[in-house]
Amino acid sequence: MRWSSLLIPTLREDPAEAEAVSHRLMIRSGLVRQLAAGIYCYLPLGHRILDKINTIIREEMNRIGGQEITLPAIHPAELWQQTGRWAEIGEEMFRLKDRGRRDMCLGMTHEEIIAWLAAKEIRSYRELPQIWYQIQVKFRDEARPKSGVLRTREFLMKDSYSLDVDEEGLRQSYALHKEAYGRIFERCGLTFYVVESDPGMMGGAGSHEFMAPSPAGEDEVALCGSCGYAANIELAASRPALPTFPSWSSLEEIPTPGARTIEEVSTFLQIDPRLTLKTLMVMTGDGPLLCLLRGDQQLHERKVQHLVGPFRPAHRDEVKEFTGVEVGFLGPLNLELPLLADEALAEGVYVAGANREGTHLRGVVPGKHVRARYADIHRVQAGEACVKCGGLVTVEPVIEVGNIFQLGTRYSTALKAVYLDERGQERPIVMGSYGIGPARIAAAAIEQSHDRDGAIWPSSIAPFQIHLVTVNVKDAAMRSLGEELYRSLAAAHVEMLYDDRDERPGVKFKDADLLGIPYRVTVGSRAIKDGQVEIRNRRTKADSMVPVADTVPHIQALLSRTDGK
RNA sequence: CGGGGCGUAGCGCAGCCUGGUAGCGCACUUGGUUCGGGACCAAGGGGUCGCCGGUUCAAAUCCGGCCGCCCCGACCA
Repeated sequence: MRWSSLLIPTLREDPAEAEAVSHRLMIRSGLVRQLAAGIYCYLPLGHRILDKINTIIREEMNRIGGQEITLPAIHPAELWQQTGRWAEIGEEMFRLKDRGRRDMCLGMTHEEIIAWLAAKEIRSYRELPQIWYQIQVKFRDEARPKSGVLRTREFLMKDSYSLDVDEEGLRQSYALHKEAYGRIFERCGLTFYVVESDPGMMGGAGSHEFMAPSPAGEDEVALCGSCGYAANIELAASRPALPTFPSWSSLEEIPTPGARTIEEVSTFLQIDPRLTLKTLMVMTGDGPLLCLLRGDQQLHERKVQHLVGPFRPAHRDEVKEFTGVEVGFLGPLNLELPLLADEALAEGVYVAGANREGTHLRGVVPGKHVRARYADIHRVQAGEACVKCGGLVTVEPVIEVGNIFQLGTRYSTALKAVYLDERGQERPIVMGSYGIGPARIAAAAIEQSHDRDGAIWPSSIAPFQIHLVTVNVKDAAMRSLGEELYRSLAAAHVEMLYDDRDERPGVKFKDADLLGIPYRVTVGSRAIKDGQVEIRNRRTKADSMVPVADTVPHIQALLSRTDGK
């Protein structure tokens, strides 16, 4: 296609509002434009990229027996009320009323609709299993949209749902999706991890996430280099290495004037922060709770929430009210409050707050002095030991590009999606749900593959394969040679962007680097003089000169070699 | 929702503190020169200074309210 007739509004300068690399480059290379916070237009080039990604997704979904459907974006409230999510979900759901004052919402996901459809259409075990998928816009009124298309309020999502007769069937459908997802991200040219994830409010048994490592990612995963253990930080477990414990044999009060934070206390006492114990007060539904952690560890709020339900950190004056102590000198001894201790504290001897201003207590042995419930409530930090094999754990920021959930029967039961088994018994359909964010794949691809000049697209999802550039269209010979190449490449079905604009060469080359199409074919003075065109690899920046007459077969060979990657 | 920043031409910014003529670079239009890494010369077009109100003879500038966008945090199916 000719650049001169396309909308490709490249920008010379970085847009002020864009921070993340993918955000900056997607705007600069004319892929997207922002309409409002978290709401984006996809321009022709961005659209082509999404199209490429969606085609790969379709091929792999169809391959595991998925059937593409299209579901409504506007849902009646009743369905969501029946599964309880109408009330469960807060402001993140876009809600509206129709002219009859009926409550409606914009779909954030489609479990309810699928279960409704299954309830209507599935009667017998003979009709199962099924895999239904769609590539559709979803709406979530995110509290904080960010990083360009990485976190938006309206976004394209491939969501599929499996319907099975039992848990065993679900496991098979789940395994099929896991494989299909691996192939999809592989084909899109992404580096990714498959990690254990927290099923969260989806409910259900098991779940995994597909994570593309990138500094722009909002999630973190813990990875073990030895055994391959990989989990979202939201549920990852680790064993912190134990320090060498001193022989503090008895409890001893020591003055620590003004030393409130772990850093201040350990500096003041000249000890390893790992020999301190910190006491954090949180307010649960049942009142105050003290959480005990080793000084160098961080409280993992989600783990605590799993154990005690919703809670919030206590305010300064609440700590004073319930303990009579100033924040900074709180400790686990001699308080009539429930205690939740991190399991790392089961061993060792520590310095803890003495519940008296300006004083700490040395020689606290939690196992002996403290009656607490022990659990894993710390956040995994890099360098700790893997719970499976003892290997070293690393922590990395990642972009979540896909997730798979074993839902079970929550939605089918609520919406009466049932079938009759071989014995004529009515049973709930067992469901799974599986999502992929195509825009996140695009953004992750840029995050993982770019240089200072622009994007470097994997050819499988590049908007075009070849970027044909005529250096000077005012030069008649050059122009006609460019046109001739354009025609013959087009006739050979090479997917190509032809920069036929009347621009100076520098502008065209900068734009070509910015767009990041895998190969640039340049028709310049050398093509006229020596009959050679230049083919440049965007990634390696290596040039090769090819006789004009050989250009088409040469390019065809080049593209077939990189096909599918 | 808490904290911070920003809103002036299509884009990037200055002007605001200390009130009085709205400015620069890029982009755009026309003419000319130039043509392998974001050219040059000349002449142009384009802005209710986010919105509403207040103070003042006079507001982009000072004051109040609101809206929008970005970043950090909280939240996140």
